[in-house]
Amino acid sequence: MTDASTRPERRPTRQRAALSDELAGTAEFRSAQDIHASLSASGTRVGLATVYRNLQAMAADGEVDVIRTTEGESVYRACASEQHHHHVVCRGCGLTVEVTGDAVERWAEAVARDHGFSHVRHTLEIDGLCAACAVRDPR
Amino acid sequence: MTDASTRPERRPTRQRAALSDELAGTAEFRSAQDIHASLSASGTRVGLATVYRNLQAMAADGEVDVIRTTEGESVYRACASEQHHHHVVCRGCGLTVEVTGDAVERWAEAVARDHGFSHVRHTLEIDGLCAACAVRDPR
DNA sequence: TTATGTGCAAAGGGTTTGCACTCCG
DNA sequence: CGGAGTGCAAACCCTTTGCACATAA
Repeated sequence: MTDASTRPERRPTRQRAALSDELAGTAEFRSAQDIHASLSASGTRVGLATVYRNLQAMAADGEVDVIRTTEGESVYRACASEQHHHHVVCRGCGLTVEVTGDAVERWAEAVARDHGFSHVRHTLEIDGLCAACAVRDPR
Repeated sequence: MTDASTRPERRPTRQRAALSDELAGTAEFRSAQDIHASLSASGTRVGLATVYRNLQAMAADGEVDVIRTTEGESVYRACASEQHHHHVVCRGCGLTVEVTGDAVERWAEAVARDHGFSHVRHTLEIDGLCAACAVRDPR
C-alpha cells in the first residue's frame, strides 16, 4: 500500500498542476486522451506521455480513482471521498455518484473466505441511466 | 438482450467445435491468445482472428463469460451456471469459483434507484489467494 | 549541479478489420 | 450456387518506453 508518509515526495511542475486543475474541473470519469485534448484545447501544452505518467502516479497515491471501461480504456476522476467506495455511472451522460456499501464489502469478504480464499479484493461498478437521460431516451 | 430463440443460427464449423472443446477442457479464465496458442500446440490450426470472433459471438450468446483483466486483456471461460453470477478468482493459480449474491444484486439496484438511475447493470469480481496458493506463498 | 520530470516519437500488445477464399446448407 | 465463416496481414488504439533536454531543489 502506498503510504502518504512513506511516499517519496514528487516535484511540483506546471504540467502536474494543470492536470490537477483539469481534474478538479469535471465530475465525470475521463480518459487520459480526453484530458490531454482538453488541456491542449485550452492552450496548455502537455505531452500525452506526461498525462499518462502523472495520472498513474496520482492513481497510485489515491488522488484519483481509475476504472477500466468495457472498451479497454482507463478513465480517471478526482473523487470526493478518500475512502474506499464505488460508483454509479450514467451510460448516457457520464454523471457519477459515489456510494459506499459496507454490506457488499462484508459479503464479498465472507463469500471468498467461505471458499478458502484469503487476501480478498474486489471491484464493483454500477451503471445505468440517470433520471435526465432516462427521460431523453427511455430505452 | 440476445435471445436464444431469436438468435440467428450459426453454422457449425471445425474451428468453432475445437474452440468449444478447448473451453470445455479448462476451468480457468483464459485469454484469446492463450486459447489460440493451446489449439495450435495441439495441432489444431485456427486463425487468431477466428478465435477472437467466435469468442465474442459465444460471449454475446452467453455461452461463455468474459472478464477484462486489470492489464486490459479479455479472458474467457465456459461457465457451469447459465444464470447471472460472479466469480472469485485466485490471483495465484487462476482457480475460479462461481458465486451468486442476490443480496448484492438487490443492493446495487436499490442504491442506483435511490439516486434516480434506471436500467441498472453492474459488474463485480472478487479475487484473492486460494487456500493452496496462500500456503505456497503466504503474502 | 543533479536527480526528477517532460516531450517526442517509436515501440508494444491486444484486438479488429478488409478482402479473397472456403465450405456449409 | 450463395452467403456465413475463415485466414492472413495490415490497421487500430490505448498505453508504455527510450532517450535527450528542461527544470525544481
